[in-house]
Amino acid sequence: MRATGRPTLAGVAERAGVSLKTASRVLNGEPNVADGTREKVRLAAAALGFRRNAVAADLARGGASRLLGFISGDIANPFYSAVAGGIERVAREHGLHLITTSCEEDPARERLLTEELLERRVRGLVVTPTPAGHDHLAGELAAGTRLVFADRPAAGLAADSVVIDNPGGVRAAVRHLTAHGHRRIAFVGDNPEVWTFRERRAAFAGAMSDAGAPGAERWVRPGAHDAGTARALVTDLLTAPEPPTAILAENNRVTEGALRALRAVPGGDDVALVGFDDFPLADLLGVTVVAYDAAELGRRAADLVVTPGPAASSPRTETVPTRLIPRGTGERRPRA
Amino acid sequence: MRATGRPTLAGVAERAGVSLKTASRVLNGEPNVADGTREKVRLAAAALGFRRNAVAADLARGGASRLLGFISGDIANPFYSAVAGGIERVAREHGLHLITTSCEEDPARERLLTEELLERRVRGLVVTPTPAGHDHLAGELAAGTRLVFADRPAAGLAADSVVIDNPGGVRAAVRHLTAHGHRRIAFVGDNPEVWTFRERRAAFAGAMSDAGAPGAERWVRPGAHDAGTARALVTDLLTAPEPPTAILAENNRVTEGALRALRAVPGGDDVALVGFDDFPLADLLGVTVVAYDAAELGRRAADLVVTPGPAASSPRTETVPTRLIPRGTGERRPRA
DNA sequence: CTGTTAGCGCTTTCAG
DNA sequence: CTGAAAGCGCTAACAG
Repeated sequence: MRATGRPTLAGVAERAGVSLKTASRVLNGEPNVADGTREKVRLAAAALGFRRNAVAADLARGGASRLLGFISGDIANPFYSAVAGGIERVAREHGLHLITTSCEEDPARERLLTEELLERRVRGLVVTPTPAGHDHLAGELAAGTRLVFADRPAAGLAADSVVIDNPGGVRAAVRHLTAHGHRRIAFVGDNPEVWTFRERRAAFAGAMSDAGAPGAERWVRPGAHDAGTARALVTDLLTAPEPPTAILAENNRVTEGALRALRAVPGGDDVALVGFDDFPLADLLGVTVVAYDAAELGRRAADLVVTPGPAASSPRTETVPTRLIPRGTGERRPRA
Repeated sequence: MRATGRPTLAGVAERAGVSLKTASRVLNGEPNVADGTREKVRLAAAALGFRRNAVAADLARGGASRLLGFISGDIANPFYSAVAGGIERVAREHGLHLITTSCEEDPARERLLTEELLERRVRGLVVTPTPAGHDHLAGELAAGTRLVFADRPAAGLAADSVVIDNPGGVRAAVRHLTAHGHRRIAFVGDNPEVWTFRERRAAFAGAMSDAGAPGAERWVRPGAHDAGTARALVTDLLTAPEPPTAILAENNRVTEGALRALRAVPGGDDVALVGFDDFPLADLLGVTVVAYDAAELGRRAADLVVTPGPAASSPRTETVPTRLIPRGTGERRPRA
C-alpha cells in the first residue's frame, strides 16, 4: 500500500506501457528516447497528475539535497532579511532553495538548528553566530560541510566568514566628527558579548587616539541592546555635567534611541549624531550614517558556501565596505 | 561505494555489533532496548560522528518532509519578512522548517517555485499570490495539498486565505480625515492589477460617498508602484488647480513618496496625510497611519496550513484587523 | 533506443 | 528485547 496517494514514476511507466527507466528518462528530459515513446509517457504523466519526488531523487543521487540553510538571529529583522535576500539570489543562480531559520540569539537554539539542518543534508550553511563557542562544528567542517559565518566570525572555529568593515566605518565616522570640531564624542553601543560591538568599540578608541583625543574609553557606553535602553543611556549622557557634543551610535537600534533622546532633551538639536547602519527614511530624518550593503553580505557568504575554497586552505575572510553618508545630524558643529 | 563519505546507520550497527533495526531504535529513542545495547550503539555512533539522514527517514516514512514553503514577493522586503517571521514561529511549534522564496511578483516564477516546492514534498505552502490565475493548482488542492494564500486571495481558485481588513482600514482613514474637516481627499495607490489596491480603492469610494462626498473617483491616482512615481503623482496633484487638502496613501511606498512630495512642494506642510501600513520611525516623522500586525498575518496563514479544515468545507478566509494611529500628519486641518 | 538489476539510508512489518 | 526482509520513489550502471 502506498503511503501517499500520489502517483509515482512506476505508475506512470505502467500506464504508458514502458519501463521505469524510460519513464524516468522522459521526465528528466534525457535524450535517446523515441518521440512516440516520449509522447506516451508525457500523456500518462499528465493523466495521472504525476509530480516527481525531488526528495527521493536527491537521495538516489546519493548527495546532498538542493537546499541551503541560513541561521539568523531573527528573520523578521530587516537586516537579516536583507542578508537572506542576498543569499537567496545566489542560491537561485545555483538552483538551490533557501531554508531560513531564526535562533533568537540563543546559542542552544542555534546549535539545535544547525543539527537539524545538517540532518536535512543541506548543501551548505550560512550562520550569523551567537557569541557561544563553535568548536563542536570542527568535525563537521573537517568532513567537508560548507559552513560560512556572516556578520561576525564564529568563536573558537577557523571557518570562512564575511564581515562588515567595522574599523573602517568607525574611523570614517570619528574623522567626520572631529573634522567638524568635535572632541567630546560618546560611543553608545550594544552588549560587550557582541563581537561587532567589541570591534567597533576598539576602532573608536583607536580613532579617537589618532585624532589626538586619547582616553575616549570614558565616553563609551555599552549595554544598549534595544532602542529603549539606548535612549536612556543617551539621555543620561546629555544631562550629566560636561556632556558630549556628538554621539556615535553603534547600530541602528541605538541610533533610533539616540534620536528619541535628542528630541526630548533640551538642546539635543545641537548634538551631532552619526549612526552605524543605514535605515529606511534616514534621509528624511536627516541622519548621518555609516552605511553598507547588507544584501552584499549575504551574496558573498553564499558565494563562499557554493565555491569550495582551495583544499586545505586557511579560512577565507571577506569584508564588505562601508561608506559615510552625510545628511545633517553628523555635520552639526559644537556650540562655541 | 558510498556516494558521500558520511557514516550511515548500517555503519553504526556494524561497529556496535547489532542489527540495523536495533541501531535505529536506539538513535530514535525507542523503548525496548537493553541498556547495554543502547550504550554500545551510542558509543559507536559518537565514534563515527554519525548524523542521521532526515531526508532518507522522511522518504522511508513515505510522507511529506518536515518543511513548510513560503512564496513571497521579496523576502528582503520588511513586510514579507515580518510575515515570514510569523510563519516560522508557528512552523517551529509544529517541528517544521521554513523554506522561503521570492517570486519578484512574477507569475511565471511564482508558478515555477510552487512546482519546485511541491516536488520537494513540502507539508504545505503559504503564498502571497501574483495577480495571475491560479486554477492550475486546483488539482493539487483536490489531492489534499495544504495551500494558503496570504495578503490577497488567489485569482480563480477557491482556497484558504488570510487578508488584512482593507475596507475597515480605509474607512477609518477616510472618517478620520473628514472628521478633521477634509472634503478634497486624494487616494494615491499602486497598479490596478494589485488586488489590495482594488480593495482599498473601492473602500475609499464607498467611504467618501458615505461621508457625503461622492464622485471621489476623480481624486484617485493609481500607478504608483514605487516611491518615485508616488512622489511625482502627489506633486502633480498638489500643484494642479484645486489641489486636495489631504492624501490617503495606499501603502508604505506611496506614503514615502508622498512624504517627500509634501516636503518639496510649497505649502505641503499643510496637507494632511494618512498612510496605509505602518513603518519604522513613523512616529518620529509624525505620520498618521493605518497599522496592522504583519506577523499575525503569517501566523494565521501558517495555522491554516497545519490545521486541515473540516473535510470538504468551503475555503476559510480570515481577516487581520487594522487600527488607525494618529501621529500628526493625519490631524492637519484644511486651511480656511 | 529500451529494459534489468542494484542500490541511496532509513523505517517498518513481522518473526524470533 | 532483537533481527531479517521488504520497501519508500527515484537514479545509475550496464546490458540488450
